[in-house]
Amino acid sequence: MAFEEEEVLEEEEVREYEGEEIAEFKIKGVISTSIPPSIALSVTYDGAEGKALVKLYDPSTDTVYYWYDNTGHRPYLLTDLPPEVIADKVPEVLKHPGFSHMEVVKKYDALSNREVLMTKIYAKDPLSVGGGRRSIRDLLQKTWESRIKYHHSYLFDRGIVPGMWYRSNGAGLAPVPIEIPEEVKASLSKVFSSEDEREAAEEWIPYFQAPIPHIRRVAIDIEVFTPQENKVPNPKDAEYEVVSVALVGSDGLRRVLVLRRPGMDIDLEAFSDFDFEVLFFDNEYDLISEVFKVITQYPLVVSFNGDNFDLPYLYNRALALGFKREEIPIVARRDYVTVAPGIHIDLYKFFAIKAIEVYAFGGVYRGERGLDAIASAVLGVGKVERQESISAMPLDELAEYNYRDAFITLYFTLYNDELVMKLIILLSRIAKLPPEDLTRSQVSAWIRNMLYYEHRKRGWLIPNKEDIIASRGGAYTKAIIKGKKYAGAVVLDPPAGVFFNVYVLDFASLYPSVISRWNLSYETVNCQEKENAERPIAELPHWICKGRRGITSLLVGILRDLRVHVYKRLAKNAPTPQERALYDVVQSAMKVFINASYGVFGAETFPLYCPPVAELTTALARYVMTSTVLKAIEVGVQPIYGDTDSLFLINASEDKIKAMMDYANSLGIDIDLDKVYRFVLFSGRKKNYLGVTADGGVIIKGLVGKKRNAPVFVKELVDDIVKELKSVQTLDDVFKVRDDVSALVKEYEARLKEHKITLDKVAIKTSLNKDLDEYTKNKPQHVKAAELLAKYGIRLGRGDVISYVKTRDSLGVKPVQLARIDEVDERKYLEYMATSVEQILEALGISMEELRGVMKLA
DNA sequence: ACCTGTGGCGAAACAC
DNA sequence: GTGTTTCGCCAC
Repeated sequence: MAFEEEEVLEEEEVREYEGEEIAEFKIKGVISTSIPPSIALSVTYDGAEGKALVKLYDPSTDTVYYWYDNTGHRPYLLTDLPPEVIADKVPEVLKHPGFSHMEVVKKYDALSNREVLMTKIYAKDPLSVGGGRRSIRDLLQKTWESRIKYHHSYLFDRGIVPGMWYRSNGAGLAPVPIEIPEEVKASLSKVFSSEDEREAAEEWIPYFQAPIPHIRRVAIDIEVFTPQENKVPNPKDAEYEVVSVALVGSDGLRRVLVLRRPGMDIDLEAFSDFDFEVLFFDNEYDLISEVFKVITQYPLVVSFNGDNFDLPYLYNRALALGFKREEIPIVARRDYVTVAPGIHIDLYKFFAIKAIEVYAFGGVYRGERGLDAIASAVLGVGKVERQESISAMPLDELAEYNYRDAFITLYFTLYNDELVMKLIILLSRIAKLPPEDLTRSQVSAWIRNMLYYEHRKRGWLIPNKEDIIASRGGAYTKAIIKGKKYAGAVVLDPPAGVFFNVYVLDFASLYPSVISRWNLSYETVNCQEKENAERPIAELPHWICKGRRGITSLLVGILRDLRVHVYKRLAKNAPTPQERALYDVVQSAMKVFINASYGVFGAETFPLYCPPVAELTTALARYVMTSTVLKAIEVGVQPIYGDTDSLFLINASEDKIKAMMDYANSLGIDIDLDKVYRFVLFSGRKKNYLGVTADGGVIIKGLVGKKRNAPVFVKELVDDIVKELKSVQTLDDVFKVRDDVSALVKEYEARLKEHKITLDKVAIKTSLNKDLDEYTKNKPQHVKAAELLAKYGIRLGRGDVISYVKTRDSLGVKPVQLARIDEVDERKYLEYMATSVEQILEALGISMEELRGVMKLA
């Protein structure tokens, strides 16, 4: 980790580092103090050298450079203990072999809003003295419990931002100036009224405007001999042969390296029409040697699950075959595996990031983890079908299979004009995290790093979590849901029924807007200068500082304003399609940070955890919502439903909507007309409705028949019903459609009763969110089914999806693989159908009993 | 090993 | 039998 002190220099890691990393860098990398304009790919601490190492890439000459930090940075820690006290009370610190020197520095402490004097204790090279700074900290903590108040990065006070452009200027790395388009400059003064905001926004602009170069890259995928089908070889032991390695590069490289094995004939004819080249090797050593040669020629290596399988397997296999460590361009880090001279991105980990899944890909591969499933969902291409095990596959089929996987992996980074790579670079710049770290950490780590960077840039102390809680307090409200920490959003109770001509208003980025508008930040909330503060809302006892702008409020506000008023516009109006596409990536990268900015303050694991901030955010949002509801009634529109930041209105008109917008503006929040529905069906439940828009689009929310775990035949029934509903234009049509819907339901019921249905249509797919033995409080059905499956050697665990059917036996379930259609408990399925259909029927004014009654008569 | 939040629905399991 | 808890999935 580049900028995160706590992440670096754990004792185990120190030992791992010793000696190995540098040797190969010296062979493969271009170590230089003369750097042409290049983008920073990674910033790490090089333990053996005791220096910062920046990997840079110059796309114009296609060269990777290593630049070592020679500016005298040394690991340090900050304490509020004065030097003379340390010397007097803890003299061991001065005698510690890792101790270098100490000095007194002035820092701004946002929590107390004053300058404080801190002692900066420098350590020598941490490796040569066994832990250095870390062991000094332990020493201090042992003697002076919890006196180490504030932690700090030892690498840079002002970091080199990954993804940005630098060149050497004699003294060190200097940023390459970025050209800012006139229209962007001009819009800044319009968007930001205060000087502070405008200045801060100006500093952000280069991160969004700096060019994103094409980074040449290679995707790698390996296939390993497996004596038993379904058993993944352990990369630690690496006991079986690497039989095939596919390397597919963005520069046109399409190569599969195949190992000749006894008993495996090579049918040259079969290889002749492949669109990739195949190289045969007589021994594994040469094959792997060739793989390493290729890896070292690229600034970027991409893989799918390379952290946990491909790269460690290659590394350990190479060791076993007699390679020396310094001949292997693969480096194990504490949390991941990287390469030399470039960097390694594991797309498996990237796609597992929740924020990426939700915001970047709209949830299209939700819950899926495999290459095949994600590729089908995102790219629309799947893997090559495979009948035999890797070990038994004819070599031509093996090569084809292997090639496809590597090709898909590369294609993830290339499709849609390199969307994924551009997104990664932009997210890196915003978070100040190198791509290798960014693609492996969740959004809270991104925001943490971004905020830490902003603190360091300003010379602020980074507060400890305990200090924030101690001075700002905890939550005041009680959550509705048991086990939650504070009250959240309001949800209006909708009436059941069909409503025509429904207008939906939407508060734009409500929570971020609240944070920005009310100056919410851990240091401004419940500050010490109570006389210069005000209580924003009677419901809560919290007060907010008036005299200074909160750092999180400022940042969230700037990002939101830049996104809405600059980059969303550019994404629509920029002159060329390429520019528009790029600006669209920019605005979606910003969205990820903006949307996650509220939640982190309510997360105990977040280092700037501050319950009053989270609680004020939701409380003020509730106020915005409820007062707007009252306003609606006042202007004569009827709010029928609303959830958190949306409001469904009937009897609306343009001037009434305008009045609503004016009101929201007076609160300092933007409100947009999000949708106009031709009609909406409300089942009477919250978070549960079906709407058809003016242009015939269908929007379904929360209906059980639409959920991922609904049996296919229920989904099909709901789809059929929806098709009927689409034709509805008037209230009369509703009555007509009722009969059709009833008929459909009866038809499906009959099909189920007569077993005219296949097993896969009644299968329920549910994911296991824990390993089987972790379900201790109760044993849900899908867990029972998974246990049955385990008896047959199919072991499922966290993240896997189990497919099961409900049966009439005492256990009540069977995995779909073990069940027969005549065992199915049709009663349960009729119930399932009933609840799904009810949510639509009740809106139409029919009850399920009525429908059943009709059926009996018929 | 994992790390953004709370509110809401429905099924089943569990506690009494 | 009823009421409560747990779990998965969803809305925002």
